[in-house]
Amino acid sequence: MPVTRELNEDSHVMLVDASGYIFRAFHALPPLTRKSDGLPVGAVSGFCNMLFKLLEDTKGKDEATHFACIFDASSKTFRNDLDARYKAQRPPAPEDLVPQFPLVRRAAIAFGTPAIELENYEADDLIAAYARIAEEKGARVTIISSDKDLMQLVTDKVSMLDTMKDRHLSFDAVMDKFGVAPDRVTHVQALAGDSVDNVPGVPGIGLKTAAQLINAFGDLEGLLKFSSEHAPDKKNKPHELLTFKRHENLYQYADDARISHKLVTLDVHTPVPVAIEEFGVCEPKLEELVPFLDEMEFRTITRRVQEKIGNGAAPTASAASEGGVDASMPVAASAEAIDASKYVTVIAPEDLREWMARASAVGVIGVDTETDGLDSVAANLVGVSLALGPNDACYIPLGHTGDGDLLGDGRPEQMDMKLALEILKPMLEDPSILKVGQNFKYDINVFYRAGMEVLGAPILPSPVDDTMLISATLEAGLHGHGMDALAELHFNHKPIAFKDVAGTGKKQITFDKVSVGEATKYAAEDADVTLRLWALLKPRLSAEGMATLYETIERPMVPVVAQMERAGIFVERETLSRLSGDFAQRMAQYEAEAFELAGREFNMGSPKQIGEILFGEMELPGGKKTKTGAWATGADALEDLAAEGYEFPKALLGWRSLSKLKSTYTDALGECINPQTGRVHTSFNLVGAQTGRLSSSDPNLQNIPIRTEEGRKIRAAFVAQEGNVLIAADYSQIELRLLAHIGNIDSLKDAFNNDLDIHAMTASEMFGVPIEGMDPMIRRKAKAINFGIIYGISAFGLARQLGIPRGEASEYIKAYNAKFPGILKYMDEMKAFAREKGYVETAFGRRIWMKGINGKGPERGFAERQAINAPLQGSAADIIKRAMVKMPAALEKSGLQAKMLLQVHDELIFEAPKAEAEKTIKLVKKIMETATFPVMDLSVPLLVEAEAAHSWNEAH
DNA sequence: TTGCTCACG
DNA sequence: GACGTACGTGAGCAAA
Repeated sequence: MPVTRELNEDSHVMLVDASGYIFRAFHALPPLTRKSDGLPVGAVSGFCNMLFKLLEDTKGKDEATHFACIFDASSKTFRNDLDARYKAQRPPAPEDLVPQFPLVRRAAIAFGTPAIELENYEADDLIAAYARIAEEKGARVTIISSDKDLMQLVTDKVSMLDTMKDRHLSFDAVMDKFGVAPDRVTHVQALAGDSVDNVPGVPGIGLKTAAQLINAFGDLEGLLKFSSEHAPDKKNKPHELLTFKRHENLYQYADDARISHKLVTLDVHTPVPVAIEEFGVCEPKLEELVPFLDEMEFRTITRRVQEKIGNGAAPTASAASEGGVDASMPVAASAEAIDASKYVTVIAPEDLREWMARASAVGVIGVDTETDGLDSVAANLVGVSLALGPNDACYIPLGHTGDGDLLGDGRPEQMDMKLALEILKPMLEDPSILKVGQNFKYDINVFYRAGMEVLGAPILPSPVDDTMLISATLEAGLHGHGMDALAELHFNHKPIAFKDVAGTGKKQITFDKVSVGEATKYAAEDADVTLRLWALLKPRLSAEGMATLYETIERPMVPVVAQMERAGIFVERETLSRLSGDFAQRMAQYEAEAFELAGREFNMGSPKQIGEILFGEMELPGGKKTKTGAWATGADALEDLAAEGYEFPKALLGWRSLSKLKSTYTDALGECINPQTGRVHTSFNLVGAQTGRLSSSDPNLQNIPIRTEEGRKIRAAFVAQEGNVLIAADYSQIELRLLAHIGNIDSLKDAFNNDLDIHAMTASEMFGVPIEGMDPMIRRKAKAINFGIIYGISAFGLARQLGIPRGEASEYIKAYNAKFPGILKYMDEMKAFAREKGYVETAFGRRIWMKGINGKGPERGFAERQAINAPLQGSAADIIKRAMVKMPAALEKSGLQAKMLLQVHDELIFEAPKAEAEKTIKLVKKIMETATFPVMDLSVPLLVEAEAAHSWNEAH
């Protein structure tokens, strides 16, 4: 603990700009994570080293008598009230830095130095106030910082020290940098402005000019006064430094300059929360310092601290063991076995508050919710589990309705939901506590709704990390990313299965009926495993070069897609049931016809029975078997037979298409309408496809019919609500465009750059026919080939697709490769890349791992085609994801109400007020077409076609 | 649970 | 010369 010590001429006060230091250290020092769990601690380590050095190295000469670390208390200060622009564009702190803020405060205290902060003021203001107080008492002051904003405080008594460059900054250094004495620095800054902090300044005036002007006019007011008393004049400059443009700007932006001056001037009259006399330096206490350093696993510092200060103090466990091993070792999973007996059930509010306090100290927490269903928009919160370290996990039952220690009303003992959420909400929304979940999108929506229902306001967890997403970013294609798969893979541990606590089949119960004891073991384990996975996987992102993809594309998708799921889309129930009736009637007709032709009744939906009738009883020609030996009765087989003139397969085909539409869409979709919102809320799986595409389920809204007349009627049931329109915006030919770009194929690039019909162009090149008046059949062939290319073409596949002999298909491919040699090169390159690395890459660095690329036989062929297709499909996925991530902010900035509802791989669906339709289309097109910027410039344009209409059918 | 079939990009 | 064969999904049904 610091001691009380009066100040006099012999005192030396050291004030550490701790907040400034943290940011600088974070970026300047190599990233460092705690070995046991991967907690990022680089800035904390740097801070500890600096403190230790300052306190030790100055001993004897220039020793500090008073010492304090000064922090920013909050991001909002009185300056924000002066000017809304101030620091407004500042990005949020990096995720890896966020958990370190509270740790650095603890570090300061552990070293026995006061950690000072004041709400509504920046650290700089407190430093200014303390420096002034010290100076008045005749003491010397050293400010530990390199921040130019503090240079205004420099006097003959006050200097600055940049510990990272080990450089003292005195009067002369300030003169060098600003060209004026320290007491005029703010005047120069007021004119020059500061783009980093969004201090406006005066346009056209930089540091150099500002210094000249201030030196010439003495101070800012003198300059502004002169400028306002003389009108800007092109011919007769009132002063040699006042060029016309400069003068005009000074004239026009005088107010900005004055506000800027207030913004950059530190408030030396800031009320100080602790008297400076309380900053008296004392020797750090080992019993406080070492446990902290130990907890951080800073072995080198711990050892040095003990050598310098300790002298005989008992070494601690970790410091005593392998000396010299530091926390910069590769992060390994905690060796501690998963032990469900360590988990606790939290019932008392004060216990939960204790967990919140610990979460704040640790900075990272594993979070998982339990609900009574699988639909995150409809499910009710049943409990929350938290984890702060290996086996250090708890479960908070909130909505259990049966079993357990029964209360009088039949419910088990548990915390009041409202009270619990009131305690949890600040932690979940605390920007300095990182929430780690597995598929956290689900939990976000559960918390959102629970907040709305119970507290009357949503709970919006932030910041969040998602272990499922991290795993998919690292190892797409190698394995699944569900918690059970990951736990087994990385920890060789099978978590308690849901069916073990809830049962299965008809006897399955919802989670609210599970006993609290069982629930604790199951739920706390999930949070525990999640946090362990995070500790293991998160550091690998940067180690393996995948951090950018994760941070800029994958992670930001979580809140965006969560919002889309909450929004849902309106579907007309009446339209669906009318179609159901219509389809049922016509199916009955087909059925009767089929029975008649078969001469008996059978199950129209049974491929087995159909096979028997077709090829057994009717003895139709050309029957083929599937790989399991059953008769193939798929659409292509039936179509072949129908083409030969047989009526029976025609009836089957007619029945099948209607049956599909009815069972999968018109019947099922109505059941999916949420009674509360009246809309259908799909679930988007962020790791659904290995290529980076999303998938959609419960219900799948990415496969709503469009290709047939009948199918489109279903699409017509997806409509905008009163006063709104649906907007469908889709990328035109995005994968072919990417092929042109990635494969660097000139003729394709030219075609896209000149906005040609790409399939007609292909046909023209291949078959030597003019584009004008082309036979549609020829164009169709070329189209099939173009698609075939994207899929890793084979003569067999193309032959089947086009219904032509294999020899002919083979000729086409030959002709294609002769005309577009670049494509063959691209395909060979992708195969070679995949063979060498085991994966292929998309335009934005996503990796898709290939199994079997170095194997033999069909497996290898499969992997090769995948290697050709995945970079194209995956790059398209990257691009639309980038557009989606940018979209909400872009809409808001334009003041548009539109909500993004659905994504269908190359298409985005929005709902917007009718009056804003045109503006929205314009913006959406722009964001989608420029989605690769500023990271990448494609050599072909991206074209987006967008339309607004009442229904999805009309809009597409 | 598996395989077949078929809806989408 | 034979092997399979266009890439990526999800859902409903039958059959085991």
